[in-house]
Amino acid sequence: MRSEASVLHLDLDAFYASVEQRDKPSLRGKPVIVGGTGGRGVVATCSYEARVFGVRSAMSTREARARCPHAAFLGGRFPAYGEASRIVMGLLREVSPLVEPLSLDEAFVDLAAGGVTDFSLEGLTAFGHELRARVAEATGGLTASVGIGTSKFMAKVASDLDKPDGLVVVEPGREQQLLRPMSVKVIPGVGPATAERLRRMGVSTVADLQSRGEEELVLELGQAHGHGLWRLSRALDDRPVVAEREAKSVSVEGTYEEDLTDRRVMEAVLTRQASSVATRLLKHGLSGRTISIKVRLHDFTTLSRSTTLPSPTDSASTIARLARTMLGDLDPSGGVRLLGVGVSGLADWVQDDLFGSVAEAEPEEELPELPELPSRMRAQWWPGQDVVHARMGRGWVWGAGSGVVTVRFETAETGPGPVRSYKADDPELAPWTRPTDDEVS
DNA sequence: TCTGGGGTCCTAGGACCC
DNA sequence: TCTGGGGTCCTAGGACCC
Repeated sequence: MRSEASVLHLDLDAFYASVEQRDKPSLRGKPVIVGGTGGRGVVATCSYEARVFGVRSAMSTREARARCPHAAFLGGRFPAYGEASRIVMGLLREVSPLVEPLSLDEAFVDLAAGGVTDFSLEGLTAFGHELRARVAEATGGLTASVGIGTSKFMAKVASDLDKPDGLVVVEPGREQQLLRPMSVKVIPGVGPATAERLRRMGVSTVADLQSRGEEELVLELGQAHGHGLWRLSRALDDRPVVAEREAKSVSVEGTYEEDLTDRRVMEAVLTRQASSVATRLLKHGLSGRTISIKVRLHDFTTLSRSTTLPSPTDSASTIARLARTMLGDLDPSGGVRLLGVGVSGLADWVQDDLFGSVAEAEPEEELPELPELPSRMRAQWWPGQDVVHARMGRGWVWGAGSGVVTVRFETAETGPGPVRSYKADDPELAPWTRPTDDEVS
């Protein structure tokens, strides 16, 4: 908690639905519901006109149709949302370099790290109004709710107080007074399960929570959660605004209109999902050691299985093979409504100056010289993939890209090593050969 | 015919090592 | 021959967030 209200939270109102209304005037003033439109879809966002009928985010589309049959039901145009989001995040970065996006429509901004110097109530209020006006102008009329406070927690609570199209500044020292009468559900991390446990303890407001000792909360809710709630109930929040957070996992999942019962179909689904995960890993220059599958049965019980490899992969075929093998451990014969594939334990490997995770763990390790490598290795172009796998001795080299081949050298002895990029027509790559059939498995 | 998709973080238990 | 902790890694599941 800071002595000045220098953390800002901005939240675009009913974001997806507002973009639709902006782009299609006939939808303005009408209930608009964006989300899954199939039999098992849920509402992602709905316009305020739809909320009047009791439609809410995460409600099943079936129920939303029952409550508001005359609404426009839309599947969503994510490129348009992404573009609007980029514009807004760009505006925020003009305010301060420390911008932490939470999703397409939400971000924290550290005002103290930027150009703002007047943290008086009047100064911040004027600043907030101006920022909202800039957002509306730059996005063709999208409105945002803004909260400003002494911490992330307070800024977020504040932005929720006057939605939509609102601005609330919580002055330093007024946090307790504001929070005490509120439901414990305002605290991030208190969802339905925690709220119910707290209710059984006789805790429903923040003031109730403040009356409980830290030990009691830790005993009831676990170390991290209990300690965290004890602090947040007192508005104690030191979490910094963090601009660049690295991805920790990449996953793809899908819920099917009808339960899958044929194992061969499930394997085909996993294979396709593995490809899609691999494509995204490649696009972002990532690879990961842990491959997971997620299986949701007809009765909604959710199972997961994972396997950790000795070194990271971005290979669609490797991910797919492991995913199918893990499915073999499970009994999905009663029907499966959801299947998913994910990769975690990610390591960067595209930037020239980066080393792999194993090398990072043991920085002293001597790594082989790269320039002489190409003449000594053989490359494998995996069928249908813009990916190169090359083998050298007992080691492996990965590469990928369009027009550029990026290679990471690794041997069993040294682990992941340095990375180098070549143009696809670089003569250094000439010695590489296409794989023979027995090398592609 | 209730209940998406993409994530993050935490916990608990077991293996394994010192 | 029996009894330790501590630390790390891995797996499975669950809560939560937008």
